[in-house]
Amino acid sequence: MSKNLVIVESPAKAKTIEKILGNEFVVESSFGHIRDLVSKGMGVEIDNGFKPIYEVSKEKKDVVKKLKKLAKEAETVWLASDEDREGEAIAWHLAEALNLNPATTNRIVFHEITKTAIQNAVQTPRRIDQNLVNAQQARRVLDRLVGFELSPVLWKKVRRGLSAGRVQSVSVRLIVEREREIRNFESSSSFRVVAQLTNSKGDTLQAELNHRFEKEEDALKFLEQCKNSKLSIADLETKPAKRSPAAPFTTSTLQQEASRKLSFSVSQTMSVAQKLYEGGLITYMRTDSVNLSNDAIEAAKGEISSYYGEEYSNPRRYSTKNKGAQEAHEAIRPTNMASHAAGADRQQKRLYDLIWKRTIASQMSDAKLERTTVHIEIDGNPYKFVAKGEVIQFDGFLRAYLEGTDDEEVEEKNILPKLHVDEVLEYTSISATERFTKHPPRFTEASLVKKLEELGIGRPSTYAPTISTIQKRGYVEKSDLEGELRKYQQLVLEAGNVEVNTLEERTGADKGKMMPTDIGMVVNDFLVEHFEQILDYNFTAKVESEFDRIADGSEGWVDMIDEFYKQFHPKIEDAEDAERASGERHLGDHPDTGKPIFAKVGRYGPMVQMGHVEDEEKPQFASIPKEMHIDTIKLEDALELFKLPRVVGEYKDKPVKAAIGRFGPYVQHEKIFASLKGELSPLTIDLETAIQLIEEKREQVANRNIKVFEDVDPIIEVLNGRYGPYLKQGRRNFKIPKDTEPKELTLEEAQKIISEAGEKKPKRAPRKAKK
DNA sequence: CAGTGAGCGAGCTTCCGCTTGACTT
Repeated sequence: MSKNLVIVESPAKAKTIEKILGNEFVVESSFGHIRDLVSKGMGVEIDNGFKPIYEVSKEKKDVVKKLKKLAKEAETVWLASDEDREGEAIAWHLAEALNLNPATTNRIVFHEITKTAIQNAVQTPRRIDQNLVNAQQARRVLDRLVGFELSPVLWKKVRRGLSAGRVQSVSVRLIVEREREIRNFESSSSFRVVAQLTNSKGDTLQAELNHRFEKEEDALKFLEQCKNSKLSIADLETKPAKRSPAAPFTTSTLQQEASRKLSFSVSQTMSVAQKLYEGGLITYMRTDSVNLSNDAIEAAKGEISSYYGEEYSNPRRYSTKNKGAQEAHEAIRPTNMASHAAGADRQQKRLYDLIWKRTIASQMSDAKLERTTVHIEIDGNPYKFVAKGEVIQFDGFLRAYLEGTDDEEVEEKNILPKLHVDEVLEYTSISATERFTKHPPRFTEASLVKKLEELGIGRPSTYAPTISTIQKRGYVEKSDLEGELRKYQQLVLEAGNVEVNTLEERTGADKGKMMPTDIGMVVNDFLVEHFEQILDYNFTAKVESEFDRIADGSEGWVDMIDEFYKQFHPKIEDAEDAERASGERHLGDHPDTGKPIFAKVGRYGPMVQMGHVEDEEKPQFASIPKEMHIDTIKLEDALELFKLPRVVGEYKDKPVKAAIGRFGPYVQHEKIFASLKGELSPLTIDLETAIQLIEEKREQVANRNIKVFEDVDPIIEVLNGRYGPYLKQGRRNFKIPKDTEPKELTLEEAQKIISEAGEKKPKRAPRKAKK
């Protein structure tokens, strides 16, 4: 039994701190928040001063029980959760749940895990800061009110199971608006002129014309003029320049770099980093701070001096540029700078390498460069060729690490030969190539995180979950666009002759980028129309400044929430009276019958509809396949869709049909349904491919069947599932206990499993709620 | 799961942030 109990948030941190504090202290972890608003219902008594109703979270019951026991036995309890709004709230919830007196309980903080920081903290305990706790309560209650009032409106107006919130809805908006920009983008082309030149000594250099020609004939005219023009150097300028290293990693910059350099997904980066953290190899990976501890700066200095040389060392402190940063932790860095490589597997090793290099580089000298710009005159022509060169005089931090870039086109910077003013140059070739303007890029997971951080939306612990939520809800999908071929012109002047070529390139191809779905767009438009305030990119920033006022005691949290709710809630009521949101678009009328055809999002997803619901003759419906969208589908596509289901052909004397069902496109033969993936469309699939898919599926199904009890009604099947064997009766599935061999299962045992599974009713198919 | 887009109308879905394992139909 120990006199002192210290409670921190993370178990890995607890272990480290326990070692530092010695045997007078027991250090335990709360595993993050232990209490939250009740999970069922609103959890806020709106009519009772917005009183929050908290409960110990289900998965934290055991943790709280254990901490309660230890707290009772200890003489002194030290609440050492993180030094930020959420950490303060965790301390307060702990005090409440463990029956500690908040007025006397010790609250300590350290934002780096070093011996000095921890010992200092224990010397200077304070009390729980109730203002900061209240700021957190305001944040929590606001998010619950927004999320749990908005989402039900969507269930009613769009589709069941949807969700909306302060963070996810703005994330979707960014992606939707970017996609619209891309769709509305009109590409224009111009001719970029590049010359390959030589001087009298035979040295070569490349230069670009300081003008782009809009018309091919002008480019041609220019090249014709160049045939006999003298090229000479008009001026030559050399300027010193420097480059400085990037700050050490935060969660968001780590996610961006790991995406650029290692092709890691945002969530993959976090789980690999978690492993490194648990192995004691790096500091905490969910942080918005670029700060390094004094110990770390010292260690980096020593490491750089001995490994690269003293002239490479330049200790620096960085400060955050992000307004919302709470900086409860250090930047992400190696715990031991002398360890140049670490990690249990290839992924861990690669991520560690990135972290080590970035940290070390941040403490190294600037790179010194020399940039040269040469202007080359064309006799009798107003335009000039420009050549740019860059020479590294001292590599500095570049020796360790260079930050990646999102730009697709990086300006080429070559090394120029020795040149002088008035020197005459000859061309070996001058080419004018048609180049097209590019639409803004789609977001990747990582570039979305970057944007969210800039807007102050979301926190290091939520970037990865947010990306997965908006995909799970079906608002956003990763793209897989093949693009198309485009012709472009290239004119080349060589040896006094101009040749004109038509070349081909692929354009519009995009893989793994974030694209909105039809549902995503419909939901977004509905939310933007009715809840402009919440969907505003600055909403989070605005409420954050209110939270700051609560934290410093100049505003009460209930007043703030009351103010907000007074104007938010009426909008909910307005939206509930609004039309159903479907994104309906009139495509045109049927050429024969004249019936109107619409595209919209229905209960089961995007669809086309022919005729009106009120009409005497009922309307016809058809699902829209993934490759088409409600806001781009054409009338003739829609007419094709009404021809589904389509008989592809005959196989074993039975028809093979193709159609689009509730779960997407499929082909069917007797009782076998095989879904269509990728480029396959029910409109175009051929019999051979369809049969192949059906046979594959038939084999899969056969392999899944272990045993069937046909004597009972309904029959019981023993199947092999993704997670092992299970029982199936009717629409219900039952887990088979681990100690049972599925092949030897008897009917009696199977029935016992089913009856023991309880009286839970099978889930019903969703039914539409009428407005 | 499966070819619809009604209605009967119970009970259900949902937020953001803080932490790790548990363990899936």
